Amino acid sequence: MRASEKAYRALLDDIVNGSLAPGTALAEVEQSARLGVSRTPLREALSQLRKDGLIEQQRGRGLTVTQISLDDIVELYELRQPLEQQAAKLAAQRGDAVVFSQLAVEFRNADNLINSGESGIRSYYALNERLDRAIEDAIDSAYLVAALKSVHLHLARIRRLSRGDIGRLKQAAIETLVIIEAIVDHNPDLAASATQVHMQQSLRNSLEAARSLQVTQRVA
Amino acid sequence: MRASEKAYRALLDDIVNGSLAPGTALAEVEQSARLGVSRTPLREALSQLRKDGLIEQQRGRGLTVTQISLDDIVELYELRQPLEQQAAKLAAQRGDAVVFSQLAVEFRNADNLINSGESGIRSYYALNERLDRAIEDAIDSAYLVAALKSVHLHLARIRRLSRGDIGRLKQAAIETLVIIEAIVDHNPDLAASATQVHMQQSLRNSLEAARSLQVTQRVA
DNA sequence: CTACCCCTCTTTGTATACAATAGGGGTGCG
DNA sequence: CGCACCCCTATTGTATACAAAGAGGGGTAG
Repeated sequence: MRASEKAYRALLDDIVNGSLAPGTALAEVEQSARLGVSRTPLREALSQLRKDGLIEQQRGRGLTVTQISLDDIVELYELRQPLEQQAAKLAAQRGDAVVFSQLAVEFRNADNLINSGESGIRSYYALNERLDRAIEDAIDSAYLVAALKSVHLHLARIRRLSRGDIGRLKQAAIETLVIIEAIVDHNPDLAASATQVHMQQSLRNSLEAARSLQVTQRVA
Repeated sequence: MRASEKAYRALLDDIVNGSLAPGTALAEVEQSARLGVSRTPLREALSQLRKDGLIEQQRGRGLTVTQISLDDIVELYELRQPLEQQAAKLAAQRGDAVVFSQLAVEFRNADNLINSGESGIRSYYALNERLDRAIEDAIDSAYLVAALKSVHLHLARIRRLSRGDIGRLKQAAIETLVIIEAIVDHNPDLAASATQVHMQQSLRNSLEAARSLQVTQRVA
């Protein structure tokens, strides 16, 4: 693997999973030493991350990991909502019913998964990722897929905040199942509406989780 | 200005205005010589452009300027449509009526502008850009704005195809005016519907323009 | 005592040299 | 005669050396 790609993936991972906390300054020499690559590929990785909106030039302090404020979450959903809605709509028009039927079966079993501890929850997250993949596959629209991926990147950071909210996970699974069934039925309008519902609930939940975290610490 | 930024802007401009035609291979040494920067900042520029989707790694030929097929245009609008709709909706909710009233006045005069030759058409394009800026300003949502900017970048390339279609420009001005008036009236639903109409018409027109060009040459 | 300026040191930005890899062409063998 | 393999070359990827810009600290002057 190219050193620049290695550095990019490593930094991306560190930022998304939080080991590089928001506000952390990223000095080039320090990071290139840590990741075992020279400054040239590291700088390429940093420039990519800046385009992704995960780091930003902070006046005076060089590059820092971007903060996530409550406003940011709202703004992210102002983009996410129309994108997911469009994606669901197109998936309902073009998706393979067999593929989504299978996913529906798995989502009907989500409760059991969520109840079976840490590993089950990981499986549930993996299932969600497979759904996202299936939707991206179905819509077959490069620009939309790229935009969605970018949103999901930022979303992954936010999700850390509400980790472990079992009740919300179960509710989300039910909401998602409605969307999937609409896709199976090739019903774009229903898919869009169900997505809107899901987005509304997710946003509300994310905000609550972030707010309660903010009491004890910086929002993240 | 930093050399990397200079290179980025120069290449961006060359790609958007077509002097670097789709399919053109971009060798690093060649381009760095042409732009008067060393390979290091040039590579940074190239990596940005790749993230923008304007160039891509072509198996065997290195980096090349991306093609724009008819399918690409359709796919771009599958992203553009929901984004512009959301933007119009939010602008209608949050926009400053005074700002958009002024823009409405100018758009009511668009016909005259479009009729007054090349310079008038340039003014009309500039007016459209001011509208985009006003909308971005009004929605005040970083993620959505970033996504919109990316779409507009690709759109600028496509617009070259339909350059000079006076009739379409006039029709587009009328459609746009409806959107602006909805924003002034703080009517999000109407703004969204008017945007959908505008998108539909724009897509149809772009496809026609691209198709007719395709008869004589590669689509672009 | 405070405020401003200059110097230095750190950090980023750029150039160049070096390494590795992938393609094309030529030659040799089947 | 055709195919395949190997070598050479062109081009990309990486490291390092060098330049410039900026921030922090210390000193001096008001």
